[in-house]
Amino acid sequence: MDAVFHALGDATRRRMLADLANGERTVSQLAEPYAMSLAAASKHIKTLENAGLIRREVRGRTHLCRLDPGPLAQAHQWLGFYERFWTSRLDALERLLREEDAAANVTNTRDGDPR
Amino acid sequence: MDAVFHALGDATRRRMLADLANGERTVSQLAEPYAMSLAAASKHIKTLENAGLIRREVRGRTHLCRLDPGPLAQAHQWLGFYERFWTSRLDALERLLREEDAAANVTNTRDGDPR
DNA sequence: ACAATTCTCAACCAGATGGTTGACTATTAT
DNA sequence: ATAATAGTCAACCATCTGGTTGAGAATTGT
Repeated sequence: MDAVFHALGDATRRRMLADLANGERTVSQLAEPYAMSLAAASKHIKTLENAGLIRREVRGRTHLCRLDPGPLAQAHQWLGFYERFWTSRLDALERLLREEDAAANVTNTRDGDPR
Repeated sequence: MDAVFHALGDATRRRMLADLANGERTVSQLAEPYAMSLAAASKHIKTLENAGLIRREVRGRTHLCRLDPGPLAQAHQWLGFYERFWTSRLDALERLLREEDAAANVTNTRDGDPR
């Protein structure tokens, strides 16, 4: 999870993923849009690969990359936990109540502290 | 977006967010579970704040932190773009077709290259 | 056989990151 | 007034990050 979010925390790598959403790409194809050396782009690709976000198929001298959506799904699910904080008015009410609770607790004891 | 994903790419900060999902917390309360100095935890909190993930209300000498779900929603939405890659069988079929397309294109011209 | 293409690797560099400690400000309690 | 509490700030340090260049490996084209 660390590796996934870290990989996503770079615009270049996010654009590479977006590119891969349109189909397989070789390393050079992925690198082409960027004003950096091939070696630098290759490092980005390796970062994505280490995070499990892409898989690589070596075909002769070219490396074909494809998206692996698994970790993206995990990250999406992780963020989904917080969905209740931004969605409905009903949740806004719940949040309000919960926060009043929390405020009451904060002035006395921490949540979960033994009495 | 860079800042958001970067902030999420650290387990300590993710745990702090999870803590804040249960209600407001002061800086010391957020820092308490971790084996690091208060100053170090304070830096993490500032990182979260700079990413817009939390807001801070200074109340006397204590700083009360609350979750701001906005950026989380954005990140969730960004990931949602890739939902079709991991969800239904129907999408799996679409993906297959799209990838055959892509494969055909790759052997000839890049997507979007002028003819 | 030779040359060109694709890509990785290693060494190097500047700057960011995550941690420390010590000093400091501001508020609250005695 | 003094002391304790909550928190930041600045300096410092080791390590990671994102880029470079140069060399080399592996495959493909002539």
